[in-house]
Amino acid sequence: MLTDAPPNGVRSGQPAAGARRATITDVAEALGVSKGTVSRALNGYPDISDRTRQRVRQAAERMGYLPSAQAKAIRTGRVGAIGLVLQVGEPDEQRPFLADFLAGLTTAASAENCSLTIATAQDDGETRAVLTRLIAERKADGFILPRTRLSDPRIDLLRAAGVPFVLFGRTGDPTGCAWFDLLGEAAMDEAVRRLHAHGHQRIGYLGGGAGLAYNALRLEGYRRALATLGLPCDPALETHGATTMETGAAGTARLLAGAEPPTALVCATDMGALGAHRAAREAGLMVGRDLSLIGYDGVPEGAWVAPPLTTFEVDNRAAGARLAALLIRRIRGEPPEALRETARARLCPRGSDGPPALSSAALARRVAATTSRHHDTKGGRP
Amino acid sequence: MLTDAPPNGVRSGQPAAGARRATITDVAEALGVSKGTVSRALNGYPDISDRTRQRVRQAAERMGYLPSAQAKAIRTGRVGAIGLVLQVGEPDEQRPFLADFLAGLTTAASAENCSLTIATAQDDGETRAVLTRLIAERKADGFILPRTRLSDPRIDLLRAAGVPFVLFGRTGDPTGCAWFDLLGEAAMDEAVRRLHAHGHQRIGYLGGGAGLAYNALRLEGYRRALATLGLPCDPALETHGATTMETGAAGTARLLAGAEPPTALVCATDMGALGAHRAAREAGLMVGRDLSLIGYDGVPEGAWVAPPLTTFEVDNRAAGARLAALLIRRIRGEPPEALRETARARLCPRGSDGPPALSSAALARRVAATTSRHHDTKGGRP
DNA sequence: GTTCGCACCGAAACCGGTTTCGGCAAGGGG
DNA sequence: CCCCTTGCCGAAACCGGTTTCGGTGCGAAC
Repeated sequence: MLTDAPPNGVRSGQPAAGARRATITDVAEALGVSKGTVSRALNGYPDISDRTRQRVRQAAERMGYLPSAQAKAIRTGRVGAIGLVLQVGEPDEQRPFLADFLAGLTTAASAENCSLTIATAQDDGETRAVLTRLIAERKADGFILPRTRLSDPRIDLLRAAGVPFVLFGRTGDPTGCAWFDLLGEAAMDEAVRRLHAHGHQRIGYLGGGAGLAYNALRLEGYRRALATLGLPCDPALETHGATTMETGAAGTARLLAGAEPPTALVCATDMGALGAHRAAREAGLMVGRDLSLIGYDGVPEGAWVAPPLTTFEVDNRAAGARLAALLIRRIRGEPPEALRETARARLCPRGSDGPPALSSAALARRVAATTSRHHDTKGGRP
Repeated sequence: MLTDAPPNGVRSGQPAAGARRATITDVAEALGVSKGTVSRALNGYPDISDRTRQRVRQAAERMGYLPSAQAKAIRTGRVGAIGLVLQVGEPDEQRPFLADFLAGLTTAASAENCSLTIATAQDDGETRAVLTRLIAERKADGFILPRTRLSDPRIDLLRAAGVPFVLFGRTGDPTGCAWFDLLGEAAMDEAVRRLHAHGHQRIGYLGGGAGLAYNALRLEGYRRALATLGLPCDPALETHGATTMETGAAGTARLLAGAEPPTALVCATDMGALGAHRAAREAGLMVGRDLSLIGYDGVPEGAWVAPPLTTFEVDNRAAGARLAALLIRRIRGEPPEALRETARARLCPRGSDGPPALSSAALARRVAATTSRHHDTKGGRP
């Protein structure tokens, strides 16, 4: 109805008008200079006198002026935000990981005046859809890709779209990829050596998610250590897909049921190791004596079981910080080949590993005895 | 050097140019209509014929056009993002909470075509600074405020700035506030009644963080239940500040050292309850018999201790979803008074509570005996 | 046969920044 | 004294959208 729009018109239904934020025009008018001068002064262009720059800086400070990220983005093409899309299908896998990781990401990002926009998806397809939407709407200048696969559709998508990204992990085809990763293979190697030093001869591997890059690397580290130490490398010592307690327990039961079961298990993930812990208990084995376990991740639950889990702690906060820093450099145009970093996870020795109390053969007999006894009494899981 | 700017100029140093995203101008030109027509057609204005609307929709779809959120924001004043600033000072307090909560927030938000920008801060001061920066840079249209205080500086700040917000929790002065909260007081009431039904007479309270709104409400629920049931309400039965295992254990030790110790404890937080669990064990008490415990939060660690912790599970995912929905309605202009929701936490009965095996007096004697014995042998904590 | 209203759409202003271009004044060299 | 830099800044274009305003064509009413 009102044809003459009132200046600074209060739009009805709008929540509490509040003090309108200062714009660059306000600052320019207050100083009697042009918008361009204010912009150049604040962005450090060389063709502004020091005196003017000072005046502009002070006025901006005094008026509480900060440039609108959107308005800036529309011209520069950069939003000042990094993106992260989380896959929350499996609740078990990344729980403790998150808070520290986010803290690392955001603090490092805000040091460069960047914010973090995050989204979630249930599955792979939705992840891709969310990524394309975020790119199209220009909600982020680049992305962090956690939980990389050996062959990862997200990477293909971002590569094709020409959007910067950094992997948390490695991948099959590294061309054009920047990454930060923890040397899981080095940890597995260290774990095998430690168990060997304890006196173990048959050391098994409880692997993680198939197709995920970390699992291939950790498996490789495990196998290479076996080879170096001259230990038997037997397919019957390996199982995969142990990413939760259930799958970890099942995998461990499989390994223990073999003719020559391992007396120690190197586990790719702590959740799998906790499953192994439970399976051992159910088989009447004493963890740390009858069966040694070494995990990887440093999940807090590991400290809760008895005996507590020997594991490799990863500093998720530091990882997040590095990733953010790398991504921002990538967005600024540095080539991906120069942006590849790795770090080592730190061994955290606790009670779940030690010298073997039983030989493999003796262990096999114990297991056989226990399980046959259980078969009569035990029904389905409650 | 090049004075004639090339169309679609490739900016050097820019990472992989990629296919330039389609803009509204591209769509308009492809159809031979004006930008305004495209905009109106896509945004559902009534003065566009159905035929034109269809043509525009299809062309946009075909060209993969999505309006840039920034460009849109500059005119409409709305970025299409909700903000969340997390305080990550104390790592213990909100760990498991996070992943589900974020999943709820983002899925509900993206249903309304909104994204989530998050930031972190170490302490209160930094939280305020981060908030003001996000507001000034217009990185979010409104904010979710978790872990509300009775008197909360963030609320004052947002109220003054006229920025929409929704509390996760309640607060002292509710004017202008919208919120979603779980009825902690109802849970505490239920816990007290349950313990009373078990036969407990002296029921204690292990409270959470001072100044936090939830603690006041839960304490109130506890006290009111005591009064209703005619149970003794004794200051010696209450302690506060038990938000971690350490503080929970210390508080429990204090309560147990009294002349008439409680035979059951209602705990405002699970982490505090887990500390009580440890303290009970260290005092030689059997949890669930000598000392009953009921927690609140449903942290996964509760299922790991023996006996497992009876607690109230909260659905953080649903909470996030409701909060996002409420905030978006708030941003769209609905009055805060209409945007207040609560839900109930669900009791999850496990093994840590039951009929009292000892009277309060007998418990006091047991505790006294154990601690005096311990005083000789026990040094500092390892 | 005008006139009016209505449905539909184009032109252009606008949002808040950045960036290009050009102009003015001061200073230095010939 | 003139010309050419150089330093500094204003004017205006531009980014990709939204929104206002006005105009056209058409059918109905007078």
